[in-house]
Amino acid sequence: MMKGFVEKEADALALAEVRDAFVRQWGAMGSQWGINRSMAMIHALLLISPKPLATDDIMEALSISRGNANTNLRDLVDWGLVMPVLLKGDRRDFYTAEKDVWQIFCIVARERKRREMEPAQRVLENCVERIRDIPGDEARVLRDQLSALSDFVSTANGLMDRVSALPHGKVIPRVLKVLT
Amino acid sequence: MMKGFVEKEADALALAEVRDAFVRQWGAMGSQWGINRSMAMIHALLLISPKPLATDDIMEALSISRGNANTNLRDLVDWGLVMPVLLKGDRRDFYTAEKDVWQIFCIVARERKRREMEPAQRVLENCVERIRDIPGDEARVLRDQLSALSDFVSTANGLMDRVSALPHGKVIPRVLKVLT
DNA sequence: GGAAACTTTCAGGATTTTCTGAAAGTTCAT
DNA sequence: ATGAACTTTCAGAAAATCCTGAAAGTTTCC
Repeated sequence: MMKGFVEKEADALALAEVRDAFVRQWGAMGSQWGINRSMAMIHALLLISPKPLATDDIMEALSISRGNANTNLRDLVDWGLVMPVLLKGDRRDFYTAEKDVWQIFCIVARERKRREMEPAQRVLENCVERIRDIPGDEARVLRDQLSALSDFVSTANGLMDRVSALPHGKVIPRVLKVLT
Repeated sequence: MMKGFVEKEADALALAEVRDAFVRQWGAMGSQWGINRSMAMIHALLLISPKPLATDDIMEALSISRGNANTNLRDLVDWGLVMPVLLKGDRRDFYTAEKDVWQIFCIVARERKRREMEPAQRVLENCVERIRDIPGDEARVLRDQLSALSDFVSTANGLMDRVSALPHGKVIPRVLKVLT
């Protein structure tokens, strides 16, 4: 049974609405993630775009400036969440997003580790080092507290490294065992 | 062998410097964590303070205003990272921090899940729901992509819940098994 | 009741982060 | 070498976030 023009149009409209809602809501959420709105929106847009988009497409779809689009695309490419692609017959750069969920997770985890865990580890190790040879009860208490923190962060970092080194399929079954 | 006054003073000074460095650096790091500087500094200060502190102690130690101290203390108490304590013979509120590293981890994880994962899950589920009955190839592709994301986030959320329900000692050994 | 001691709130100021738009920089075909 | 097409940069505008200080609100004790 063929759908008429009107029904097809309605479906296309509903689809566009969902796309749009996803991009906007994902963008709004970016704030909570320490990722700025534009970057999150560009990522969302590329994530659900069936084909690569040029900078101008993105600018238009999201109503953002060229500078903004360019900067955030560069950051996304640096992270590895987005890849530039060359389309034949077009001089412009096109961009496409990594679609595999496990890959995305690993990239985000790696970036967060770099920005959040490693600085913490350095601060803690530096403090533990500086306090090592100071005698007295107060110093000992402080040393113990900072060492506990430091050890925990180190362990967590090592753990994260190993988890993201695992290939996609192996992780879910293994983690399920952990939480018997 | 008794240390002289001069040596003891030097030790005390070095200790104070480490404390101070820790508080300031932890505060600076807070930014990367989506936690504001004052909140991170107050937390750091209480974390290494051997005894509970009053609002005025905190204001003075960190050179911040009363309003700022009060607001951020309230948030820390809401999170459960800091507890108010009543000291006998003093009408003021004193505050002390949760010192157990595993507890701190669980609290932070719970809060991040609430602020970052659960909104994401809601957005995704909402989009998947809205697209469910739209026919066509494009809709199917979008549905598949969003479902993959949605499933991953759900699984991760469930996982996090179970991990933080585990008692301190059990986690490290178990996770070590995961990364054989 | 009322005054002292302490806490909370919040409007406006300060700071940090993000965005824009236009100018400068590239690259490529001719 | 020139110019058209495209990309990058960056100074200043806009927006979001955070902090202050003083006033209003509580609680406690006499």
